[in-house]
Amino acid sequence: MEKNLSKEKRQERIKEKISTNPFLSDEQLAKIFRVSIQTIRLDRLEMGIPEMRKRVITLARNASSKVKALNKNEIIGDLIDIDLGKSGISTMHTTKDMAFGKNNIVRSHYIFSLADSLAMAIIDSDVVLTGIARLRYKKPVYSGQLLVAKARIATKKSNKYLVSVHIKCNHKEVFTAKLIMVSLEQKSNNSTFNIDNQKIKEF
Amino acid sequence: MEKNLSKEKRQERIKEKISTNPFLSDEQLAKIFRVSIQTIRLDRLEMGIPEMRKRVITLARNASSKVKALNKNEIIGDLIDIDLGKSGISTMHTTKDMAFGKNNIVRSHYIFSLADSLAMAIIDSDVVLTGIARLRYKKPVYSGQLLVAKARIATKKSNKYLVSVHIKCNHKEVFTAKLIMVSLEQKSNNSTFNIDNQKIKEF
DNA sequence: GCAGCCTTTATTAGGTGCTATTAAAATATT
DNA sequence: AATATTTTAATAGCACCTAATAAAGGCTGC
Repeated sequence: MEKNLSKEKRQERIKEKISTNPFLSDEQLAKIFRVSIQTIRLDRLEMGIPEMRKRVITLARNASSKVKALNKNEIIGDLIDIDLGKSGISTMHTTKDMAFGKNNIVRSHYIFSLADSLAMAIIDSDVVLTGIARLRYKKPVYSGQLLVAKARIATKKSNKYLVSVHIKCNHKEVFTAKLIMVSLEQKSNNSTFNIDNQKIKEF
Repeated sequence: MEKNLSKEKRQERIKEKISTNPFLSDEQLAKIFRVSIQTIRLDRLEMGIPEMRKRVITLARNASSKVKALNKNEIIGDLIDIDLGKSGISTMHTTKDMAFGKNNIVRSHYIFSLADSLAMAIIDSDVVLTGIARLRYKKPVYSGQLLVAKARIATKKSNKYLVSVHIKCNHKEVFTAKLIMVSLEQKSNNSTFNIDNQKIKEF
């Protein structure tokens, strides 16, 4: 595949190869670069790259902890302040993997998630679902920026809450939403669950 | 740790142990269950559980492909049919990790994502952003169910599209939305980007 | 030319975590 | 007691490595 590279260049390419495919064994790398296994091992040693099996283990560990974190976090973003039943503030650091590759604009559903789960969090009830939502994306958010979401319960009627959420980025409003959240306490039963086609007032 | 279990119970427990911690080697398992390594290996053989190193490799592979898929897939769900500039259909298999642990109800933002990215997909433009959205969650969706989303461009005014999306589950409508999508073609420039506070008609 | 250097390759011993096979104990069942 | 099941042991071999030692090859400067 690749051959007659200087030591320096080879080590560079090995680094690249391994980062794109961490499952490559020394033997495979040796074939790719047309050098002996020992050379590859010397290179790894010099660069401090661990053996394939250890690389795979760290990969798997990181990955499984990531998945767990995603599942554990019933709330998206970090709850900063909460006044249960009234209002709350949460933040989210936007990252590259939340955005479109080509323009780094954060995908809308991440912003919605932040608003939606904050709205859920401030309601003092075990089971809360989103009923109706009106979202307004005002400005594009670029990955890397910090979002600050503020939510407030505007009105409450029986088991329905109208929550308004404002999300800011650098002190500029980038998103607002009004959400009707429905709390499903012990009283309500699932078979007859049905959200009224009620209109949102004052929107 | 655990001892004097019947073969059947031990195998059950081994399965559990491995699923919670796939990094356990046969030696470690042997110590935990106070049996010989050979017994553990026989158990794995009978249950068809691969060796630790192979488990770790599949873990790492799945994990890295998951991350890549999430990043690569600009669209959430599977596009089934598309009539660019007019309409489209996509589906999504809901899984446990999309739902709340306690009641298996799929979180609202996954449903929104399906609708939003389908709306984005049917618009014949490179850069499309969500402007305003009205969402109506009609029935809770439980993990494991298949969602079918249909979207249609209702009206188009210059670079703004009104898209209606209907999501069904078992032929019952569980979600509807109207989205105003904004296409940012070469003409528009980012520094002056600003979505009008325009109202959605016929909602 | 060749001594001194870096680079590359080879060799050997050892380690981990396994598979696969054969066989012998230990325990349970009839 | 005879038979069957379960458990353990022992052995050979494999993939993929570390660690250490040594030798071969190439380049540089004197």
